[in-house]
Amino acid sequence: MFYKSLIVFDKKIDLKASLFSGQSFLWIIIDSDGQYYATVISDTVIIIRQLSDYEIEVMSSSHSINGYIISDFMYKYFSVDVDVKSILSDYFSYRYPELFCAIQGFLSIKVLRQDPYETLITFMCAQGIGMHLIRKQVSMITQAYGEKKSITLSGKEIILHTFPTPEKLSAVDPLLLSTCTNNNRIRATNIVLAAQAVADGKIDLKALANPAIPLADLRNTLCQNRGIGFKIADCIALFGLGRFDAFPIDTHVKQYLATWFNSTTALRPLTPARYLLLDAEARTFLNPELAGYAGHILFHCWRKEIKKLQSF
DNA sequence: CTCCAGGTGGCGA
DNA sequence: TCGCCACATGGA
Repeated sequence: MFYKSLIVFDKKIDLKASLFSGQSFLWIIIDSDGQYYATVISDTVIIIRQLSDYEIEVMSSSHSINGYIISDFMYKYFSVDVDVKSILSDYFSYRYPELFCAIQGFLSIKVLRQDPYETLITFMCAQGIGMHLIRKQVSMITQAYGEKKSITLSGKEIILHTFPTPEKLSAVDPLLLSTCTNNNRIRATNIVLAAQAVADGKIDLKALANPAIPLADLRNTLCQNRGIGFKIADCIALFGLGRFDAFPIDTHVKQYLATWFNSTTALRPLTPARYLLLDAEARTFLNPELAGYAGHILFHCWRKEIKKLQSF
């Protein structure tokens, strides 16, 4: 039933941290040891396990995804092509030696190249609430409106759900959907509108994936939609459109910019104007081409080492 | 009980 | 433009 393959990377990856750090809520832990993770990508069920720092084992219900063979897809999905060493320049290690030391343990986290549409919807669920509730919302949306997939591993049956298509979500009554969005009707309405826009082609994610589009233009285009501000737009760009230059600024990033980089701007309330100011500030000490990738590393170092948060 | 969590949009000054 | 508030829930 499953196609099994061993995938060897030339760059170290931390599977669990990567899968659960990049807003990739559709990955779930399916065994008590926390070794196997499962999801559905484009109708293909994926089960994955880390064998070593450089190897993963993949079991999939199809030998390919979107025309790519599994190993090629995974290589791209985990952005193994990105050289993490180039993310933080020599200047950075010289300027912030203690911080550079602290983030060493987080360099094996990968920013995934996830599906743009799924990223768009899931990040619309992430507004001013905890990670636990965000995951819950996405999980409920897939269970209520996604396609059911059943798999068997070691004799145990596991139920997974695909992410509902734009067409499916756009036809849902917002009041009904709000039971999946923390009872927030505004958010539910915005999600339905966004799904409609994707279905109609008003949001053309294929076109927006063009890397030649300036980041500011991309952000402004995404912000035309209700429920998407600068932060969510940057998240869609970073995690869904492979724009590693996009630097989302949330409450945690704001905190570490103030503490680690002495930004006085970050001490004040985050208005749109200050968002852009902080964005520009960050690019003075991070490689602008990979600012978002670096930000993701710093983000998780801040949460784990300073805030002592358990969940990814 | 209060505060905060991967924010956004409406409002008045 | 800026500050304040509603939106909503749950964990610390």
